[in-house]
Amino acid sequence: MSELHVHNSFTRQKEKFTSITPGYAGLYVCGPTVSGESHLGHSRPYITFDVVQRYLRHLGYKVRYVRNITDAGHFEEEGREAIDKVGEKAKLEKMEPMEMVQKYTNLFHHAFRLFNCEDPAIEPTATGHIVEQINMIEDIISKGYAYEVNGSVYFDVKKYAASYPYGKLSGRVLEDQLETTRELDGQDEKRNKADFALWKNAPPEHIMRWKSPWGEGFPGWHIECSAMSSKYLGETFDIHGGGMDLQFPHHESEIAQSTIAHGHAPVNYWMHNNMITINGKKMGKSYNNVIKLSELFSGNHPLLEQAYHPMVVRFYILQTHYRSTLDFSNEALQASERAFRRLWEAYAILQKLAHSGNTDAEDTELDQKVITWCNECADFMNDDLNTAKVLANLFELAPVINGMKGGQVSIEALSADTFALLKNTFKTYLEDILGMQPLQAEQSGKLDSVLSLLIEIRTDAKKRKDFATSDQIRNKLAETGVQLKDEKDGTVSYTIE
RNA sequence: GGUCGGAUGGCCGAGUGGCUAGGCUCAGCUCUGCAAAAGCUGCUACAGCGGUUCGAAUCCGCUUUCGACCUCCA
Repeated sequence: MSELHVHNSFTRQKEKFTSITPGYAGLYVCGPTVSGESHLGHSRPYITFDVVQRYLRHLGYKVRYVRNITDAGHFEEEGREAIDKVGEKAKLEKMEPMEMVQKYTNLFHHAFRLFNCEDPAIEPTATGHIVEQINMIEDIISKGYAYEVNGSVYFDVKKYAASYPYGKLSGRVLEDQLETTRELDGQDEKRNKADFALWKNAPPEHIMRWKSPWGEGFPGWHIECSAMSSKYLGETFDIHGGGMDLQFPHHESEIAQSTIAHGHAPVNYWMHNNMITINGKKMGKSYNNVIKLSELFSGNHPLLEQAYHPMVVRFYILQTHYRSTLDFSNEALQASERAFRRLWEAYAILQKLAHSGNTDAEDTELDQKVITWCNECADFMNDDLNTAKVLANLFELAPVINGMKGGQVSIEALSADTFALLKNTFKTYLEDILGMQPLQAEQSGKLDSVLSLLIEIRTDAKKRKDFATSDQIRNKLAETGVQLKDEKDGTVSYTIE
């Protein structure tokens, strides 16, 4: 595939991607609700769409990536509700929503920078767009598709479904929704059970509240994304992303609201990532099986055998296609860690290799294979972002690179052009598009010189065949996490864990 | 209950009607003072039962089984 195709959840088909404005792409991704700490499951969408965003830019699009922060609504923080149940509490004893929102927003940003996810161009907050949300609700009411009851406003789904394909995105049948027996908040106020809130009246004790034409209240969950995406990306934009679990009701509701407000569907391509599971079950708050990111990075969780570096997690996620479920296990993460170390080491070696400039390949068969492996990466990305296949090809190339270092393969086996292509492919795909970084930061010069000294002493010992001393140095260093390697050419290299 | 999606080798995971990804593990070999790393070689799977086809893991049907959504959820 020479052009980007993506799986559109709305049509359930792979479609060629064509942006609305040539050269520009608008991407909206549902961001975090900052009432708690992010967990492993959350890493999937933000890493997935970070790659989407990077790839679009690689293709030459100027991308506006918008990802919201949900900081309004009916909040709880680990059992602490955003409702002051005891009215007499002193100010500092009460939960201050802004304090909680700030705390978890900071944690979120910190974690995803460790994942090397690029910051969105715009990261709008729901509380910062109350006016836009109210305007949109008024618009929907004026068009006759929403109604007010006791200070709350609901969207009239039944009326909408009469003229529009409600349920298409999530494969839902309205009749089923109307018959649901669930007891939901505000159910008796709604004309139909399938109706959803655009605005909720705030009871007196509710802390988060804003003035509106319908009294004091707070916005419904779905309206923020519609209001903010249209504000920053336009009434119709290119790609809307998020987890599969948001298809219904969140995204379905977004489509309905925006369709009424703007007269047409809001999004051209809906993309949904699949879930991360643990023991076969979705990792989620309500299942009580989450591993928080801070726990994952520190290894401090009963289910974790060790700490996992953010890059290992990123690699592990990208080794699987984004629309497949991905099951967590220590074994899988550990396999990813080894694999990633090996791949990155090959990349590091490649950067140090230099080609003589020969225009002819000494091994045309290998040369051709390398060209194919490199060029296929673009096809794989274009085929609905098949990062798993891209990585597979990079792994095909790793033995070629390692062989060049080990002497099993001549660098001139490849033509100068192919060698340049090889270098460029690794840089472009591994670093720029998949967004991978080395596991350890650059070492300090001081550590470097200390190790050089030890290596020198050890080399002397080896010359005298004093293997007891040389092995002692190597073993003691290994205990502290520094692995010495005697290279073929007599030099010594090291890696630090 | 309704809707949808899976079931791939020891493990994780791509994938397509025929040319049998990739990673990790494991075994053997090469290199090496010994290691480590690296290279080479080996391990050949697609839940079950039918059907379509010259040919199916890949298409169709049924069965078993797991999961997601239907409520806040990435």
